[in-house]
Amino acid sequence: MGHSKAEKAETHKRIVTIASKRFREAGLAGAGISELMKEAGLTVGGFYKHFDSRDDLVTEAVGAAFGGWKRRVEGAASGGPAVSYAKLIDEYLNEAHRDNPGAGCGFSALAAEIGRSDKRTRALASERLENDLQLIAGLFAGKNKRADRSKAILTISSLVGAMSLARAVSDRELSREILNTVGAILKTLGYVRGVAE
Amino acid sequence: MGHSKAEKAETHKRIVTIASKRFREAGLAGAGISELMKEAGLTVGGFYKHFDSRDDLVTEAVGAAFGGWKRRVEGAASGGPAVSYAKLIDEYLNEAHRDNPGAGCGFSALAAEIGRSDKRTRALASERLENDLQLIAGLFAGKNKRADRSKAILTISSLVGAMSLARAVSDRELSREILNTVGAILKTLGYVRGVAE
DNA sequence: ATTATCTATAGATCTATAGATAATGC
DNA sequence: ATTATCTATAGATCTATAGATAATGC
Repeated sequence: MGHSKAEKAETHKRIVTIASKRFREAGLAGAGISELMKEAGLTVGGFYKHFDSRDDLVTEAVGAAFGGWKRRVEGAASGGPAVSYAKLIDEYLNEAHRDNPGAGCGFSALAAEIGRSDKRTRALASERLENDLQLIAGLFAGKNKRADRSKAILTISSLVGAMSLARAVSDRELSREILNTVGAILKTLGYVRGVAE
Repeated sequence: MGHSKAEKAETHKRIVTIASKRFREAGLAGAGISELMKEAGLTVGGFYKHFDSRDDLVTEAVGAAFGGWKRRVEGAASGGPAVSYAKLIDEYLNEAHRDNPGAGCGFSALAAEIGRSDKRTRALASERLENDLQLIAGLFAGKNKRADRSKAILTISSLVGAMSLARAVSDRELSREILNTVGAILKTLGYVRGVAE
């Protein structure tokens, strides 16, 4: 059977990772406990040794859903300015990301549902968003810190909105147009005077 | 009991209106048939004389969820340019809208879930979004039609993203900051040269 | 001895249907 | 005669718990 302390921690993490992926794909209500446990190679009965309730898993899984993009934003922040910003936009606004929400940004897949979740989950979203904002603001490295923060807020808002809409529409051409147009405009933000200044 | 043809049509519309509100508040999976029928003053058994399946109601309700903002965008479009654009932004990005998703924009409340819905529902979203884009592009009334359309795409994307994020975070100050900042930047879009041109 | 996992199941809820009832409309 | 609505319920599914089993770890 195998259930040492180390193995339990690994199992716990595996359940969270799978839930995080499935929730982004199917929504926070779209995957049941038995489905998730099955995908983790387990059965439903073991679930409650890992989590007090399903909501506890949701909170942890939402946190994990922010993980991938957290790493990418931090990666962009540790490179040079402007170029890293443009690269970040390109890495976000593309069809591969659109068609693979399970590995994508937690905000574009789950923002509305997080808004309906409990305080803990929304606090996680607050913390993650604030962190991303500061990292992205740093990418502009302009003289006007307030303008940089404003641009970061517009950036994340339009990235999340564009991705949500690109996924919502059935028209493939319109979907591509949204991704490309928002990407192109955002990239000018670092250079155009007068915006948010 | 009362069930003339006219009354049936009214009942049908009442169910859709209620579902449209409840779905925006609780998500497409967040309200069951019996709850919705009860709120309409009916019982669960009558549901299937109005809809072939729950999915049929979802499609109609999503269509109705676009109705309120459709009217508002059309209203702005029939007024003058620029001023109407700024007014539209203000009517969208405020705390009253944030705190009342049931009466608000269908995209900010449901975009991610529409992305997981059937083709019919996503076709509705396509049609509605394309229509909104054309109306908003018309508000700019610039010489460059392509730039106007680009600005319209950025506008809707950032409106939807900002509202979704403002609802997701628990930090009230951050939530307000998102609404105000995106609103302020968008309003400059009509005047700043170089953006999307 | 403790506990991570299993099988089995209780209890709640949800969609959809069956059959009865009471109104409309030819 | 038709049908919009009602009550009742079948069948599926979902969260959570109970009790058995087999491994870890003192």
